[in-house]
Formats: sequence, C-alpha cells, structure tokens
Amino acid sequence: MKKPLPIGKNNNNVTSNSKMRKGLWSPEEDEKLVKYMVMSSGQGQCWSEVARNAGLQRCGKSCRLRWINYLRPDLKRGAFSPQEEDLILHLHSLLGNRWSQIAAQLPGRTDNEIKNFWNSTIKKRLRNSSSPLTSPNVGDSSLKTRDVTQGNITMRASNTMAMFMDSSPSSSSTVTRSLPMNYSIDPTVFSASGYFNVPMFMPQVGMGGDGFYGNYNGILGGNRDLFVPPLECTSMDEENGDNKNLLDRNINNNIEVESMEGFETCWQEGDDLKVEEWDLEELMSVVSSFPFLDFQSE
DNA sequence: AAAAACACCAACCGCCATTTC
DNA sequence: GGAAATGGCGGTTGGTGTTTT
Repeated sequence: MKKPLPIGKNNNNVTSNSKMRKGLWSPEEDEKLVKYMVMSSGQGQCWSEVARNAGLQRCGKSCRLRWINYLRPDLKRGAFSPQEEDLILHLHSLLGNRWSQIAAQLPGRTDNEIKNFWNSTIKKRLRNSSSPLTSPNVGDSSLKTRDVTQGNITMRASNTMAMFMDSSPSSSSTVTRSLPMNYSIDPTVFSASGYFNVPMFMPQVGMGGDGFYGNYNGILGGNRDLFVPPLECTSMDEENGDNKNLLDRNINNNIEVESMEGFETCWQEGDDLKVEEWDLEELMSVVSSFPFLDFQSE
C-alpha cells in the first residue's frame, strides 16, 4: 500500500475533517466518482486521492465504500436467487461471518449486501423456525445453549458441526429449495435428517469464552481458526478415517489429528492455523459440487 | 387515515493489518 | 522501531419505505 502525500502537501486539500461530507450520497457525487473512476480506470491510486481528485468532499474510505457497494459496474442488483441463497447459507456454515470471503464467491454481490441479507432475511427465517435447536450460525446471542458442561458442546455448536457434515446429494434439497419463498425450517428436518445430515457427533471443542458457536471470532477469527470438515463426510462413525484424511488435507500439514473423538486436539496451544491457510479453492470446489447449486456468475 | 411496528439497506464506526517514511 | 496514513473488514446505526393495527 503506497503511502500518499501527507495532507497539506497536496495542493488540492479538501480533506479537513470539518469539510467532509457524510450521509447519503447525492447523484452528483455518484456521478463525480463514477466519472473519475472510469477516467482513471481506478488503478494505482489510494482512495483519499480518488476523493480529492474527483472533487468530492468525502473521505477516501467513504468513496471506497460507495464504489464497492453501489457504483461498481459489475454489481448485480436485485434479489438474491435461490441458488445464491443456498450458496450463502452453505458458505456461512463454512466461513461464519466472513462476509468478504463469502462475497468473493458470489460475483456481483458485495459483502455488505450479503451481510444485510443475512442479518435480515435469513436470520429472521431461521428465527422463525422457532427452535433454539435450529438457527445454526445465526449468531443470535439470545439463543440458549443446552449444555455447556465439560464434555458436551452446545447444541448450537453441534448443529453447526452438523452443517459441516452435510454430504449426500439426497440430503440437500429439503430446506434449501423452500428457502426463497417459504423458508421455514422444521427443526427435525434441519437438524436431523433434512438439510444437513447430522452425525451423532458431540465433540468437546476446546475453546474458551463464547466457545465454538457464539462467537465466530473464536472459531475463525483471531489466531485460531476453524476446522472445516469437507462436505463429503456423512457420519463420524463411518468415516473416521476419511475425515482424518480430509482434515489433514484441508488444514495444512501443521496440524496433527489424533482422532475425531478428540476433536479438540486440532487446536493445541501454539498451533498457528489460520483460515487463510486453507485451500480455499479446494473448499470451493467442494461447494461447487453442491448438488443443488447451479450457481453461475452473470 | 393515522400511528406503530417492521423490514430493508446504505453508510458509518471502530478496530486491525499493512505499508511507507 | 515507531508513527502516520490507508485499506479492509465486521458490527452497528439510522433513515426510509412498507405493512399492520
């Protein structure tokens, strides 16, 4: 990242904070920004320069946001398609609130858009499913955990794990197809035999604080990130061995997995596993094989 | 018809990582 | 090495439109 000239060394200094505009963008401002971005191809400049050079009394950050979230020519507007919803659901089960990474898999969609979509539509739909046993990943802190005693993961966590364990093509259609119009998750469908196959898998996850589920920073963020079981596996019992292999494949070679029962061994102190180290392409190849997903970039 | 409740979403905020000096 | 500036991200807020009462 190139450090631009300090404010004041530039002869076009309109960056004094008191002069910065905030709030909604006017059509004129949009036009200025678009014009400038088109003219300059948006290349090789920092956003504060863009703001200055475009004659906008906005901070660079604001310009960036406006461009990325609204003015970019490759944006796809309008409602999310069922396929996109499916993909968002699935990616969220894998990545948590990493909206930018989710957005990267949905051409023409922005992280903000997906985040809003999730926080309004999907979260609400999951909430309406009316059971604390549902709602994997909705991140609603009001949700109750069933059992956080030693040796038991929360139900929410187990459902999350269940989502990770989705597998068979036949398991995929029940809920996701009904999502767009009449999204209503029957808890038993969702958590037991419907959308995601639930393995009898209640690992203890060795994480403190909000633990596995409630705080995705705890799972994916920070210095310790989440194991993302691939979708192929269907049950822990029958696939222990495979899971181990897949684990090894997905989490680079730094992590040694003793057994799936001792799931927490994935995260020994000092493990330096980060989500960036996952083979995201591989992950997405799995996603692309999601049977009901017919997602195509437009 | 009006008020209240709800839903949506654009934009801001605060934090952290990175880069440059 | 530290300060400064910026980019990027996720969380949150506030305005506005829509629906319900």
